[in-house]
Amino acid sequence: MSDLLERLRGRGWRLTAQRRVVAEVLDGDHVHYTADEVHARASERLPEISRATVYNTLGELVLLGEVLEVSTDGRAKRYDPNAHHDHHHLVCSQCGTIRDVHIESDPMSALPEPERFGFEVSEVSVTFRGTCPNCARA
Amino acid sequence: MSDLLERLRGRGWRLTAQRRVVAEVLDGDHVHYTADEVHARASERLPEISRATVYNTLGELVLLGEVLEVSTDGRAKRYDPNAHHDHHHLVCSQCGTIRDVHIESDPMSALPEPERFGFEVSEVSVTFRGTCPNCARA
DNA sequence: TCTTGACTTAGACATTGTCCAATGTAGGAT
DNA sequence: ATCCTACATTGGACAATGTCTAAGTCAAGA
Repeated sequence: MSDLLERLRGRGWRLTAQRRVVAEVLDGDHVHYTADEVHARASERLPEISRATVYNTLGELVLLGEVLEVSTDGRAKRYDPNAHHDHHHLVCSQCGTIRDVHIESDPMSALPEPERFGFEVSEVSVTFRGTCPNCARA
Repeated sequence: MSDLLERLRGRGWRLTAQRRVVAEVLDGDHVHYTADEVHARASERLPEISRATVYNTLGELVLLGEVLEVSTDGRAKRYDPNAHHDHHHLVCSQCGTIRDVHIESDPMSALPEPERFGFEVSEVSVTFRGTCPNCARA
């Protein structure tokens, strides 16, 4: 993620303090924040940043393919900076935290032609649900 | 779905006009309405039914395992009455409609033990995304 | 350094969902 | 058949998440 800003600048992105802090917040291992969590953390470094800017920036990062949008539960969407590695998600049904996981087979090939109903299928995501060790203890 | 009401009565459900129309709306092939769509359709038969009741009833049907809650896009959740058959979903990225699909392999077995991170994994859902024939034409 | 179009802001608004106190009613008891 | 009462429904306030707009600000090229 460190060279993300360079890559984006190369694509004509205007580099602002706000965008920088949003990118910095997303940087990290296994981070899956909601938009408001990103806003809260960005505000620690740049107190006057507005919610609208965070939403805008996240939306742009998704469009640019740098970040994945994950909506697992009908609550707030979460943003996954690990967009360049093929992976899926393991979600705790109780607390909502997400882990990236890697699976052994290619799920796309599991959908036979007659089950595609004329769709142009372009993407597949596998979501495992369960209870995380933390919630299991409680 | 026709005997749904009987099954629920057997579980101590009090049978009201409101619950009946909600169940009737959900009855059908490949129906995946949002809560407000269910409310709109239920209102045609029972004009004074309230939104709260529709939400309550849908929530109960989910708890009872008669209906599946599907949240594919961070927009409104959709309700899938096909809960008794193992299936997955094919979603149109543009218009949001959902088809039930059946796949060839068991995705649960594709997640190796070390990738479970101590979770008690209980459920897996596979979501295919693409463009439906209708939207492709436009 | 100047200029300009892109970016940011605050807050109104929209959508989806939840909660609560007051009222109504299904179905067992009599 | 009627009554009782616990459970269900209602409407509207509220909450959470996300979108939009008009006005002000600023990054970066000339």
